[in-house]
Amino acid sequence: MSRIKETSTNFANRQALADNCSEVYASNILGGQWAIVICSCLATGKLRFGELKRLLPNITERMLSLQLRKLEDHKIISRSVYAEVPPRVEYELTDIGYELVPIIKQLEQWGEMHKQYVKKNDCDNVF
Amino acid sequence: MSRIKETSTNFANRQALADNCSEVYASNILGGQWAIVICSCLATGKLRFGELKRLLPNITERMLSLQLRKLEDHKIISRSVYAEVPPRVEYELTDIGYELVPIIKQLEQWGEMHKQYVKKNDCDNVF
DNA sequence: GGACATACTTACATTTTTTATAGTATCCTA
DNA sequence: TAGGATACTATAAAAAATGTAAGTATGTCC
Repeated sequence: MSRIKETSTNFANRQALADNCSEVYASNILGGQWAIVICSCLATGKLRFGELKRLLPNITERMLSLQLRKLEDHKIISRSVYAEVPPRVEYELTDIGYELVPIIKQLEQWGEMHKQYVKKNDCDNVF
Repeated sequence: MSRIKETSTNFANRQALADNCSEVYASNILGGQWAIVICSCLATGKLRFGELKRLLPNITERMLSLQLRKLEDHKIISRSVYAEVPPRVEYELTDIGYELVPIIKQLEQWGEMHKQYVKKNDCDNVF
């Protein structure tokens, strides 16, 4: 995470691809270990930071924080802070974020199919 | 690429997530800079190594090779070698690979929408 | 014999992502 | 005064992904 180096070839390649392939643009946004699961969790409604953390047991607070910020920057989720003590912060999918839900569902179905497929065809690699 | 370290926390996290979230499982397979574009290119039919390379101008041979191998390992594409000189190798989506095409199309549409959305809402980050 | 074409592979370097560990601020309760 | 709850942030290190540059094999053409 942190910040991508704008002089790297990697940056240039992504930029170029994302510009003329919207599917790559999308996958740049949804890529990364946790973005998709977070959206999945939020598909059923708003959640607090701590609730998300509990749903994603292995995530570090740093990662959760980074991913949430990234998704927020991309306007996929919104963040509402309530001035209470202890603080309460709620995350929720935006309109465009909700548009993602059916796609994620399809990806999930494809994943299931694929698991069956490779099981039948004797493949052992997972990643 | 190369090989993921099976003792790392990262490995454990992916494994755990992929096991009970098929959408994450899918995104592990399709993640990476080039996997989705390659599938996009192959959506219209089989292509040779060199043809793919020309379609993806900035890709290095190493990356193309790695990604193709990965997709092949996951049974998303098939590889046919013809015993000619110079050699001819053709890549083609498998059945389950073709199932991906509509999903990629939707991702593309979502990407377009998202681009409009952030343009309207004055967001400047791209990644 | 030497250059050309194709489809790679290998060793190494750099960049990007993810994890580990510890700390911050605030108010409430015991 | 200490400890808990919440939502983070800072810094460093490990791991993974990507890029650079060069090399391999084989037969055909000149």
